[in-house]
Amino acid sequence: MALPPPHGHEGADGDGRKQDIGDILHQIMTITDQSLDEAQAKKHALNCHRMKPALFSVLCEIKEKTGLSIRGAQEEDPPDPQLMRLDNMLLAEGVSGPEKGGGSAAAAAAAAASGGSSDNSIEHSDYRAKLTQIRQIYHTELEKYEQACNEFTTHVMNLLREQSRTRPISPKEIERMVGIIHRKFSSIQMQLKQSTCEAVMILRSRFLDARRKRRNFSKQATEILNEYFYSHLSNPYPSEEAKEELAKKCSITVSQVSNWFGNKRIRYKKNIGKFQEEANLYAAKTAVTAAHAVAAAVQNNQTNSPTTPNSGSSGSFNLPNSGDMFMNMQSLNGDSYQGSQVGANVQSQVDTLRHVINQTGGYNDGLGGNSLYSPHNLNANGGWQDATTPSSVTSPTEGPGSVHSDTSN
DNA sequence: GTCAATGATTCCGC
DNA sequence: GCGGAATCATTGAC
Repeated sequence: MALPPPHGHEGADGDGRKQDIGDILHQIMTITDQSLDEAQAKKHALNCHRMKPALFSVLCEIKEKTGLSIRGAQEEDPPDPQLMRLDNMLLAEGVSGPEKGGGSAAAAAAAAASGGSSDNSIEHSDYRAKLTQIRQIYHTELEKYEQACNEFTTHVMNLLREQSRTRPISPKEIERMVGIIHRKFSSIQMQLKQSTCEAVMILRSRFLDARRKRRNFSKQATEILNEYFYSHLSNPYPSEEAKEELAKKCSITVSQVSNWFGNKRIRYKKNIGKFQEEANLYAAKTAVTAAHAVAAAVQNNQTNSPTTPNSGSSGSFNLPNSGDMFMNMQSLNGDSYQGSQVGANVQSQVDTLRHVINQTGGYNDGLGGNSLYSPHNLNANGGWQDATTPSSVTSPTEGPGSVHSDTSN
């Protein structure tokens, strides 16, 4: 072992120094074999030994050299790409970083993807609540880890400082040890981040799956859609505006309306007989509504001016018995529909309505197969009648004579 | 658990 | 892009 000349002892006798170092080393080697009291006394004696600083320095240097060769490659690790990904994800999801509404952005994005229906608000708040929970857990755990890391580091540093009095531990080594501890704790942190990311992913997938789940429309929504369908049976293709209005009324999206009509058309066509009862039901309902509306219109007509055309709601399907309703009712009466006569005598229409209502009498009064809606709306080839057929004439509420093109596809 | 109903998705033709 | 048709997947009644 090539020992450099100890500081402050240059020029001292070489044999004497060797003897001193030999003594110290011997004492260090035998110190563990002695009793605690003896060891303490020896430790004290060693600390006070005049050669101690020199030997300590040398041993530190040797240790440093051997340590560097082993650990050198491990120092200054580049930032872990996986950790960076996790950090970025947590930041994007609003888990880490500043509080930004508990992932409201993610929820909003999901809402947009789902068509922007407001009925998702419950799910959104649920999602936000769960994300906030994850965020809280993450931060609590992170704090715990940091606190534990600091406590452990302090403890180890104190321990090393204490030990540095008796064994060669340089400040650099203490620093390195602190680095090791931090790395260990950051690997634990990475696990925490990974788990948090997984939790967020599961939450997201569940949220998205929930949106994909089929939910039956409300009874009211189905009623509205059915009313429209059966009152436009000759051409059940709602225009974009009508779809939007239906969507609004039913609290569903336009695409859901489209889906519903697509399914309905197919299923109706496939099994008209099965839907006959339903058709009659809605026919009766709409007929009653129409009767009320027309009666009101007549009253209005009489009180105002006998020549004033009845102008009801404009283009709205609020009163569903438009178009087909009249066509069917009139065909039931044996009357042929004349578009030019629409604006004729309102009272006669009321009479017709009353007649039909009486005739159907709740659509189950022994008329047997009689139906307000008959399959004749379908073409021989299975297609629906052209939208330009008289069936698309507007409802009485739109005012006699006005022509309403339901949906011309 | 079964089954019909029903909303959603996918494929295809126009 | 829209609609028809087939199909999937879920719901709700039994």
